[in-house]
Amino acid sequence: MSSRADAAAEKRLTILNAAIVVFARQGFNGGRISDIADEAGVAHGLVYHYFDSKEAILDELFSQRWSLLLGQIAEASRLDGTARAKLERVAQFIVGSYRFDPDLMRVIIVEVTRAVNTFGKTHLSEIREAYSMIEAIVLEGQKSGELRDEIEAAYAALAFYGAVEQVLTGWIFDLMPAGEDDFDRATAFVVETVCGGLGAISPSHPEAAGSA
Amino acid sequence: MSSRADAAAEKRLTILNAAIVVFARQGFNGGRISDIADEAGVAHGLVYHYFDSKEAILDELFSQRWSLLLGQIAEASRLDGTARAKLERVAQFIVGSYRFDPDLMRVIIVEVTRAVNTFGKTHLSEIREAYSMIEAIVLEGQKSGELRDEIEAAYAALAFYGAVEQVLTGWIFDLMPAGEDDFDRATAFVVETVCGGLGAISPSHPEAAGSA
Amino acid sequence: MSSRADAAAEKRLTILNAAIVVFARQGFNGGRISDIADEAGVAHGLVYHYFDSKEAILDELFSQRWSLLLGQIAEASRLDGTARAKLERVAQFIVGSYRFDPDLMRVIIVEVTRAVNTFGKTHLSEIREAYSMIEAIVLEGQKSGELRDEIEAAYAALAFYGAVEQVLTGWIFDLMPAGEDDFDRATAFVVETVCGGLGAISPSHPEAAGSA
Amino acid sequence: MSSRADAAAEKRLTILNAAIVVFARQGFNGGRISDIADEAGVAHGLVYHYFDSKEAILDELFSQRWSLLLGQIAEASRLDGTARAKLERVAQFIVGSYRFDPDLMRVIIVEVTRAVNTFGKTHLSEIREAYSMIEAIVLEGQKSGELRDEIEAAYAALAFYGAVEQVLTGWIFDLMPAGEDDFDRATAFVVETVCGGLGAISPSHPEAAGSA
DNA sequence: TATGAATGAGCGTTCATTCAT
DNA sequence: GATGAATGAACGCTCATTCAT
Repeated sequence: MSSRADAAAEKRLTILNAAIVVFARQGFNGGRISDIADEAGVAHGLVYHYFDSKEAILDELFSQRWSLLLGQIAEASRLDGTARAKLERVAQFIVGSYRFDPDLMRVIIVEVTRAVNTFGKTHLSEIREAYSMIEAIVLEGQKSGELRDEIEAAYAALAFYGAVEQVLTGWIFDLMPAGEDDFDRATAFVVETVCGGLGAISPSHPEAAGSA
Repeated sequence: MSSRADAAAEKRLTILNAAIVVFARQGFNGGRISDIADEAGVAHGLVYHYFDSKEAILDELFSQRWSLLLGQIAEASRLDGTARAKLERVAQFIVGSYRFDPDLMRVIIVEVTRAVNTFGKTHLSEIREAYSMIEAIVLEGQKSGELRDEIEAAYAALAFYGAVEQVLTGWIFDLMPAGEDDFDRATAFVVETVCGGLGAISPSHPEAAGSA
Repeated sequence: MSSRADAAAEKRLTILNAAIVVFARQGFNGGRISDIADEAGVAHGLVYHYFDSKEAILDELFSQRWSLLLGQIAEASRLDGTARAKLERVAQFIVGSYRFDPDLMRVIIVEVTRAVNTFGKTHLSEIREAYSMIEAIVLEGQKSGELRDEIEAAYAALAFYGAVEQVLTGWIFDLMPAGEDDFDRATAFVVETVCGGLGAISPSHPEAAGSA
Repeated sequence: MSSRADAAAEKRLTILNAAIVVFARQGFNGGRISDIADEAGVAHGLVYHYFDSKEAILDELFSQRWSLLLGQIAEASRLDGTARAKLERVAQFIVGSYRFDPDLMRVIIVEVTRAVNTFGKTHLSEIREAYSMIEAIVLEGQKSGELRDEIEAAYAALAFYGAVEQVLTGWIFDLMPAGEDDFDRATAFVVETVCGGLGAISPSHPEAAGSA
């Protein structure tokens, strides 16, 4: 019955996955529809049977994954624990996404979240929502007294997300080892950096410098 | 005599500046040579008199600015002060670069430092050098006891750079206000976040939670 | 038993009628097989079960209707009346065809009788036959003395057919009102124009000018 | 000085003329940009240096020629002579256009004035203007008493234009000989048909039948 | 230097047609 | 009969680059 529909859905997925591979390897601009078709083992016309355009493929790739991220941040927000625990959870999900499918996260980071002239513009509201939710976590932490409120939450959110994404970028650029062990360590380091700080003394308390 | 050479150099600069505007506005892929020529007010054939290719323009744009950054990080490293002061100086330069020429920094960040499939690959060693120098600053701070050494310096460097770049991204995406006042505040916030931490208690010291 | 054959024939007709709608609305080139299938409410693969190709559909549409026209002209030729009566009958049939199914006549006129590079070429002999039969009517009228024989019959036939078709074109282009009343009036006008003339004095009889 | 501009304008013309040949031979849809480029002896990219699109070429081809026609009809309208003389002049110009450049007129007639779904729609106002001006000639003839006013001028105009265009169609379809002699004869026949009539007696005056 | 005409590789997209089910 | 997934030839258009002047 639904076997035909199933087969179709599966073929769609095959193409989507092929697109991930191709976009990760060649970028969105450098990846041709025919490359995707080749990677998927189908005629290139079929790509247009399932998708409206090359752009639509990337849009779907991004939106699917990003909505998971938004869901996870929302879930983290509802946690009972500390703000730090919530942020840690968010970082874990992002890093976990990379561990689970590095090519997809690579595509999302390289082609969307940083592509202000193209897809970043298209998905700005979705991207903004993630920042806002992280900001909300920070704000709540500040209200509860767990976090210092000298730092404006919006900037804290940017710094946090930027730090995490940069670690992924380090992996993507092959600047950092990306073995199984490294994922958790990296997550812990980044969270500790942003939450605990590197430990440097603020210039407003210069007397403390060097005495650490 | 040199007036001819000067005129030529000036025309070269005009084209370079036009390229900044065009690449910032339309991206590298979306910006045509003829757009650059139009923006510069010259025939588009002339662009090829001064530059070998479209890529060469971006290469030069990046390398010029990035070498300044490397110089500044090196200078910051040689400073007498704390690691934090050095990092602050680095952040100030990066933010200052954006303040001074937002379009150029936008191009560098969007089209190079995050473009793993294209220019990021080409300029990997230059990018890596910046991270390494920041890492060296952190390492030295750890050796001197100013910074905690639980956090691996390479990750700390990534986090620091990522946090700073993300603030710029916030401006680029128009997610954050970018008035004159905001630049210094943002710099202070980010440095304080990474160096001083948001203040969250590490789970390894749960007893401290809530007592902040 | 024949109910199955009937159902099939009916489906064929459905598709044919859908094709009329689609070709009328979008033209032959702009009308896709899938548009026809959508309009007919069937899967587009089914179209190829009933027809060999997109061209074959138009061919059939044209030939069916055109053979009716040829039959009517033949019948008009065999009439006892005047040449004018015969021509009037032909004009009435053509206009009646439009009144009866404007979309079909639109397709025939726009996509076939005027499409010298495509279907006009294919159906040239059928088209030519219509002209010939009209020419024969004129010739006979000339022989009987009813019509002036200064005008070569072949040109008269072209002029007659062209005048009638142009009125249809006026309706098709929405240049002229096409209410129920207009059909008969238009027919009468055109026939009167071609047969009776606008009344203008021939330059070979200039003395008559203005005295009409 | 202007030699470069002249050369460019000439090349533009070469392409325009090549397009006439190609569109006449293969139709607008069947004529590829590369065919035009081949015919013109240039690289196909150059076509886009001079024209925005394939459509733009046909638009220009049509508008240029059609504006000449409109000018001629206007001039004919201002003539001192009879309505018949004016119409004759119009017919002469149309036929002359064909004689002068049969391919161009073929393209205009086949691809524009009869192409309701495509270019006819685009140029409707220009086409309508021609009909209106012819209608005006007829109206004036009716007012002056030269022409019978039983026939609504708008229909008379359609009939006249349709008759003329159909003669061209006869040549285009190779249904009629198109030797040098034929052009003037055809013009005279058509004008005589529409103005003088085929001579058939109106059924409202049946007593006259057969007495011609 | 400077112009802009000229080139042509390259690619996204369309859609008639086929065919397995 | 009926479906719609699958194919692939075809084509319009773009644009970096070259080059004659």
